[in-house]
Amino acid sequence: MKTDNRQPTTDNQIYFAQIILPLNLKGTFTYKIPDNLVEEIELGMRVLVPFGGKKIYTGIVSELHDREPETFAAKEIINILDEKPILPKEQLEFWQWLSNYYLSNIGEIYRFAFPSSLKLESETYLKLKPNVEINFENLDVNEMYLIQALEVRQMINLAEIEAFIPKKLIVKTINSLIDLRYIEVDEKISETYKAKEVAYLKVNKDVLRDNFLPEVLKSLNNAPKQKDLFLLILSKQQENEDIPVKKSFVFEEGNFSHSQLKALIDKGIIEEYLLQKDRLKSYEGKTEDLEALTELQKIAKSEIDQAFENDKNVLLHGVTASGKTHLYLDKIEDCINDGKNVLFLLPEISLTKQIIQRLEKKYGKSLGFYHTKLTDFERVEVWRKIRNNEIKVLIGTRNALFLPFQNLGLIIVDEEHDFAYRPREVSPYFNAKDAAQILAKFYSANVILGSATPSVESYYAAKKDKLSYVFLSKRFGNVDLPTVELINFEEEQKLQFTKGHFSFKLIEEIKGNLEQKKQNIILHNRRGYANVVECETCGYVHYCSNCDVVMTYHKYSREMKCHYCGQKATKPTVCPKCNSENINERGVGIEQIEEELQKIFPENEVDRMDVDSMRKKFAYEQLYEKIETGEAEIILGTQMISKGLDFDNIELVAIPKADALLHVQDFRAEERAYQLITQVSGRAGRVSGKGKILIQTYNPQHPVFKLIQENSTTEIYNHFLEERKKFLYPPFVKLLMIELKHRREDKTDRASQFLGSVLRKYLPAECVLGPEKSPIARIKNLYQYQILLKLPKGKNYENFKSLVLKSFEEFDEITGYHSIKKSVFVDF
DNA sequence: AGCACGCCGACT
DNA sequence: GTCGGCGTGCTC
Repeated sequence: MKTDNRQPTTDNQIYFAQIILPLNLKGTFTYKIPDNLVEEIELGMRVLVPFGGKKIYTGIVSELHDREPETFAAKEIINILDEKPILPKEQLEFWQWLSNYYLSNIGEIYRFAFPSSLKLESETYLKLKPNVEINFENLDVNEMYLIQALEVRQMINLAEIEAFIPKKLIVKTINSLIDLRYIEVDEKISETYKAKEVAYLKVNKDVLRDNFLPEVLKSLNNAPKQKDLFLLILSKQQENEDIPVKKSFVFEEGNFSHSQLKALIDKGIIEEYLLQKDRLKSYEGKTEDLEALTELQKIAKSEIDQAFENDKNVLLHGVTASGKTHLYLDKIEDCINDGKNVLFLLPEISLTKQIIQRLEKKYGKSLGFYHTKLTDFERVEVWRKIRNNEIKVLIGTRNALFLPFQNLGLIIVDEEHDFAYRPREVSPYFNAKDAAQILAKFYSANVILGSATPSVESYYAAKKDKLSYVFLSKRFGNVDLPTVELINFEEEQKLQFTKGHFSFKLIEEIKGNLEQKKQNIILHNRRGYANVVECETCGYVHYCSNCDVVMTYHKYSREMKCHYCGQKATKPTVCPKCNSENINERGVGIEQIEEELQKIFPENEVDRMDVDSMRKKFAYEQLYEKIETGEAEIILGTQMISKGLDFDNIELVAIPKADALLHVQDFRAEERAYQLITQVSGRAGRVSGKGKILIQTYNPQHPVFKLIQENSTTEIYNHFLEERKKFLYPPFVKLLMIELKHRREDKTDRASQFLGSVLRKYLPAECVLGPEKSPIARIKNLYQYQILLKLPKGKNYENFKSLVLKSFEEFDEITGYHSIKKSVFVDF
């Protein structure tokens, strides 16, 4: 990799490097490589560079060349921070691809990809070079100050230097002192984290030798507590010689004090020692082997193997409880036996206990986790382990794609349809499911996308033979899939066979299920109690002051909440506008359904599972426990409930207000509704095969409900695909959404009109939709407008995309619009 | 993104 | 009269 485009060092060639900086700026930056670093520098290494007057950043080398820039003078790299490249070339290529495809700056990707302690800025430390003779006569005032400061304190960081050197001169001063070989950047920059140490105890070897033990015990006779403590440690130690005794153990186990332990240590009977302990909890129990695959799974496996042989990625479509996990485990095992490593992606780490438990039992310490809930130090530790090839299977969320994998052989994307793979609110915007396939290409690794309800895009790709389609149509152990029944709520209402939002029929079914000691799941995907609080007299509606949305009433916490900015308010008892007391609540939230259920089933345990009720620490674990023990009889939840709850005793799933799932204005609303209903249904009758799904609706003729009832997978996907084709949506076009935000509405409006007109200048009229106000016209006091681009797929797409970029350049020329936040969502 | 510079309003 | 609001320009 090194010196590939370089001449022998005989001529006085100057070399340059393109550096990725952790800034949301276009492109990379050119720096001069000082002679003494020319031999060391390689792609993917971290370097320290000055940037703009007073900042120093940790950048990544993305290119080495000898083209001197003509329009500016390149500054010099201060130092190299790694002995070996920290970023594998596959990752560098991956970053470049993401930046290109998703039109995001590579610096933003760098920021997202690296734990922050690997890209320190002003925490950088300087020190004097050992044994240098300093000639003070040639130093200027600032250089003198810095040297003097370093003579007093060995190390100083940049932030501290600001106190005595003008900001503008910091970098200049440091550079000249480095050139004079007086000071250097401390290499410890990358070592700011320390491996956590854990204290352990052991009995002094001499005590155990010969027949010393009785004597020791005797010496402790008038210190009974110490004697007990000693015996506890001794017995624990002898229980299993291989497991060291943690210091914390003695305080958890018995009622001992630190002074008692200290006495034993002082007497030399017990020794305390420290061991470096991974911050990450790794499984310490025994590892287990897998059960054999069933016949159906074996067939699926051979199909997967076949696909891999043809270098094709797999879409594993397996109905709920078909044993996809089992197949994953099998393929993971194959990959490891091949000497390669595995990345297992999950939409969210928290809701997937089961897979983690199974993998832990199998792989013990060579299993790693990576997700957003880790602290920065924990992330760095996983980072190092991956780099050192100590982890064979990494389970993680989308940000795990950026780890410096060695020898990656397989990526599994579980629940590939899940929207958590492409959150809209975090930048850079990318779809982890698609990105995983690209990353795999750079590593020549295989990919399995798995789901019971594949995304329409993946299904289509499989149909077009871009993915290899493997279908597990039967549940594990040939257990029946749940039956689906539609309840026509309008009819029931006419007959007055309803109570609140429940038909008598639904109530009877739940009752019957409860009598058989079976558990019930109720899905209602709307938070709070009432969606709208309204004055009957004057029509006043309570809006959020920061956003263009109605505030939701939460009865449980007795407040009004804005679900977009989090603002809270008290519920008005009289109308603030006309003083009428006639305040009405409209729109049914989950709390209202909960209230009704408790009234209908006063004897039974009803538990609610939504963002609001799960906010407390361990709330999820507690509920999980309650369901496992059977204490929870009716579990009511928002979409949260569709994930991870694999229990044997749930037989009924009811969706009292199913129409609400379709009343979302989004071309994916139907797909989402289908996925949600099917996923929740999958919780029912996983063992007994007697699961029953009840969907209450005003539209029993709606194709989505009909097709779910008929359980005809092919037809439902055909239905989706027809609709998408008819109205020109993905997968038939490439969708690109541009969003403009600003706190002044007129400005946002004008800017988006202008951008729209520029886009129309370059693109065919039918490709540009809008601009128009976003569905929520204002969030957190920012007005939002959007432009939707429907671009043709295939060869022309790249041309169109370059025209979009051209339009952006033209837009950026208007300085007045620079304060407008522009976000681009490719594959929206 | 972050920072400096420069130009206008409401205040010690 | 000054502090500080943010619009504008620049960073290898």
